[in-house]
Amino acid sequence: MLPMKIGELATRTGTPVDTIRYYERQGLLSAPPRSEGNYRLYSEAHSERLVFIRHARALGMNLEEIRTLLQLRDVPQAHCADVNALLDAHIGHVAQRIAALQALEAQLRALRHRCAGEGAVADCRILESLATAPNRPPEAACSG
Amino acid sequence: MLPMKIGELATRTGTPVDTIRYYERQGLLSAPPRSEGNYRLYSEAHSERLVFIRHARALGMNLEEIRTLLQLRDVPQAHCADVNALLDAHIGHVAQRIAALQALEAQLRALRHRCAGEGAVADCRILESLATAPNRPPEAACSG
DNA sequence: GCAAACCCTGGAGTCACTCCAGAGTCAAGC
DNA sequence: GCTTGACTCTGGAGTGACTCCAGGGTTTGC
Repeated sequence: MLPMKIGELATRTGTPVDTIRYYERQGLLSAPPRSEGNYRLYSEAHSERLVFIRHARALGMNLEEIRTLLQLRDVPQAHCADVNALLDAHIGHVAQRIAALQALEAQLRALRHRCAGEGAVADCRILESLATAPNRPPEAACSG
Repeated sequence: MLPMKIGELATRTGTPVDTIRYYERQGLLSAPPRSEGNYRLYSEAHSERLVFIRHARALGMNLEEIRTLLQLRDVPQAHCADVNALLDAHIGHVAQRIAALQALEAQLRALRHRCAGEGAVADCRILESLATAPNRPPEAACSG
């Protein structure tokens, strides 16, 4: 397989060119050899590594987590349990984030309930709630 | 009520001093009058407005949304429906985010399922999955 | 031989803060 | 009056993960 320029790697992996160069600066992708004209020349190995990074990103991992995974991958005798631990921690973060957002949604819906949307904002219970204590029990609909 | 310095406003509202100055730079809080020694002197009105901002932030709104809410609040004849529209849009975003994260969690758990964590990473099905196509059906547990 | 498409580097912008340095101000204690 | 320490000021840089841009060089197709 002939080496490819950054544009081809970009279209193949669905990754913006700028992002590929960014990953190189961040040390996630090694700097590839250059052509005579100073163009980056990527191999299949680079492409595979980039696909790995993009999949992990799509699963919401940050670059630090991905860096760790890549390091584990580069040491074949490393233990699978380390990969699992990282994944478990990440799943935990996602689950926490979901719980927090669900609580938020409930609060927002309760707030939304305070106003039927027919009056002027001067009497709006929503703005009133925000200006004082949050989570007050609803008393009446909006003035209008 | 006597005007207060930034430190008191900070402790009263639970907002870091830096953040208060940041909101002023962003135009969410108006620049208060200054003392002879060039200290900011805040009134109750400032405090109330800051509480409003912090509550809205706690509900996940970004500063642009809050700016809009504050503008609505400052025009008493504005219509309540505008506030509701903003809130509904925000609730929609939060609900979307929750759905996306739940899909992500399912994917992560499926991936996690591919490995029992006993082998070496050289044979790890998790790393393998990440390096090729995502969401492949599980075939076997981790090598070990 | 030339235009278009591609590539290079370095730097700035995003969001909502957060931290810092270096300087000025103020109140309390001696 | 002097010192100490807490507080405040400004301006600037850093965060994460890109994204966009200017101003140049290279390659490709016609």
